[in-house]
Amino acid sequence: MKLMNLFTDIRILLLEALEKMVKSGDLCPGLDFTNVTVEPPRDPLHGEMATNAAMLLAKPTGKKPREIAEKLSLHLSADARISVVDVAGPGFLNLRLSADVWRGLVVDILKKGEDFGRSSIGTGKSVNIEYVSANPTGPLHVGHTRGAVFGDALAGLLSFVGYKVTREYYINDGGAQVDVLARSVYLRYLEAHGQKVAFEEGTYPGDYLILVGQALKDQVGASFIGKEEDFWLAKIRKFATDMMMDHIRSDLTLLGVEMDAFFSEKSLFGTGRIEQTILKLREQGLIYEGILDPPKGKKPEDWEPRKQTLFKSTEHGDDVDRPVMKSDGSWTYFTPDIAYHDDKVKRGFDFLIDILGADHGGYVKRMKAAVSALSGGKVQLEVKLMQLVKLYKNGEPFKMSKRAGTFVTLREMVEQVGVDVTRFMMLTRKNDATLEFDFDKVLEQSRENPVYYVQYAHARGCSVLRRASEKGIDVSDGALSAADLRHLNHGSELAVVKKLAEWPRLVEISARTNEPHRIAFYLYELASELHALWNKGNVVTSLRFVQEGHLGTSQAKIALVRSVCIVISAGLGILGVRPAEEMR
RNA sequence: GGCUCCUUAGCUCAACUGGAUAGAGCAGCCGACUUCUAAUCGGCAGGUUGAGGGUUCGAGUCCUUCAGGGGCCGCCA
Repeated sequence: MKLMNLFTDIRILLLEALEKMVKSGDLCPGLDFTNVTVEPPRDPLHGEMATNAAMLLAKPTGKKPREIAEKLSLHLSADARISVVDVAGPGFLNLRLSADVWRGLVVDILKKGEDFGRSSIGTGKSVNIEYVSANPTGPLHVGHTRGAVFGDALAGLLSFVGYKVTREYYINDGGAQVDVLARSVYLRYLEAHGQKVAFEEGTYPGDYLILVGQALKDQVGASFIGKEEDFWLAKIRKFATDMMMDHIRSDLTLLGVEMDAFFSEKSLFGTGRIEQTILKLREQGLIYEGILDPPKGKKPEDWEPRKQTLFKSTEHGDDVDRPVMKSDGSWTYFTPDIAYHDDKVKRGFDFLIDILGADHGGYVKRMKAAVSALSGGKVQLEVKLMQLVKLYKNGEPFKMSKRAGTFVTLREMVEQVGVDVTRFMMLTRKNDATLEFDFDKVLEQSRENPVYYVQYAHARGCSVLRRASEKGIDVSDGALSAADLRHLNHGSELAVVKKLAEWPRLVEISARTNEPHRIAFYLYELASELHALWNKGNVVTSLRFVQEGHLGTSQAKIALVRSVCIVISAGLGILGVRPAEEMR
């Protein structure tokens, strides 16, 4: 028996039972079973698994739900894995499994190790996840950090379920903002030569450019002083973006993020690739010269009808058509990005994911339209928008401003609170909700801090293994999986097993919805189960994991603890957080 | 004005894409360390899921109207 995801196993059993009922005439043929679910009931008193089958099939068959449920229960209870079936409420079928099935799960975990819970929903498919993609004009700050952690965790998650994942960073080095960067660096360069400079509107005043100005001075000496912009702009642009990207790369390394690819916007220019992409769209009749309507409700004073080159994105689900070329003949920001996504499509990915800041919300439909047009509807683009991170220090909101140079960088954050805390905390909210990050609370090593809570559960588990080993008990996974697990018979112990059983299911749900935060929440719950059992052992000595003089019992209980450690470790691994062996 | 996301306990948030009596943590109150690490646990209290309407056997979840908030809105990226 393939014991991997108990819930899908039982669902298969259920579907077989339903087919039998169709054969015997209890159900009419041609029914749609896709929405039949097998899931853990919210209230454990109801049972261990519940199915909605009877209620779902009542209408199409014209039968009463309870009638279907009764018949169905006869088929189900014939299976050795099912110990109790009862019909409840409006027609729920509540199942209890034999304790041996649950115990078998522990053996399964010990045998598979951290591969337990892997799924094949992504096998044979490739996905490109584009994240961070911060402009190379400054260091990464907390907002980027959230996107970086989210993207990386999602990459870990999708790769855990079988996808071939490419982690990619799009460098916006082709637009006007890198010119601004270059001019700002020029000012810092003059400053490094002892000149007094003023940072006007349209330049970056941040301190982080002082070093760049210095470095430039070291490289070119005084040769740029007094020269026209034409002379130095392109050179400084390259110099500065290279240096910024080096900085960004090392910030990402600090956070434990390793990209598979960096794609430069600038590399698209002068190669004809943008033109080719536009031509491709033009051949589909999606490029035309036209005049857009003014946006309604927006002050129309400075609005004048203007003829421009437009992409007919409305053909692919957008609200209005979008300009691809400026009046000076250069491309809009959107256009190289279309070409970039065309490149991704050409590279053959089955599925594209972009992780963007919430301020790019208005950009989603047009990009989806572009990908739809470029791939003939074959490649799906999923855009995940990251909401803001609200920082708190000493209980007070901490305002960040890039202009004023008062922003908390990724580096500062990681150096202050550590990689594990940073990464885990960034995943304690779903992506489209704002996240509060309190520097003080996060540094408290208490229950306020879910990272330590989960790591502590793992450390406690390791502690048990160490202790048992000291007492001469073989705690290798091989030995533990051979233990007689019938010693696990207390409800509190089985509660832990049942939580472990949810893992494969949860992984699939998280992957399907692209929501890695679910992993973090699950790990918290699993840790909670272990902590609860642990504390019960303080009172009920028979629940302690190491039972003096009872090798078999000890091994069975330790097998359970070890299973929890394996799943926590696997889960934290997906999120890029280290499990702790010990915490003191 | 349009598009989009959000609104759940005093606070911060979950809720397994439509399931049964909406759950955690913090804050508050009561309790558990001669015990495998108390960075832990148990208990009490806390709710008209922003408001109304609709679909459904069944709605925090889907549709719709409204209120409040964030973001975006023709050559900024």
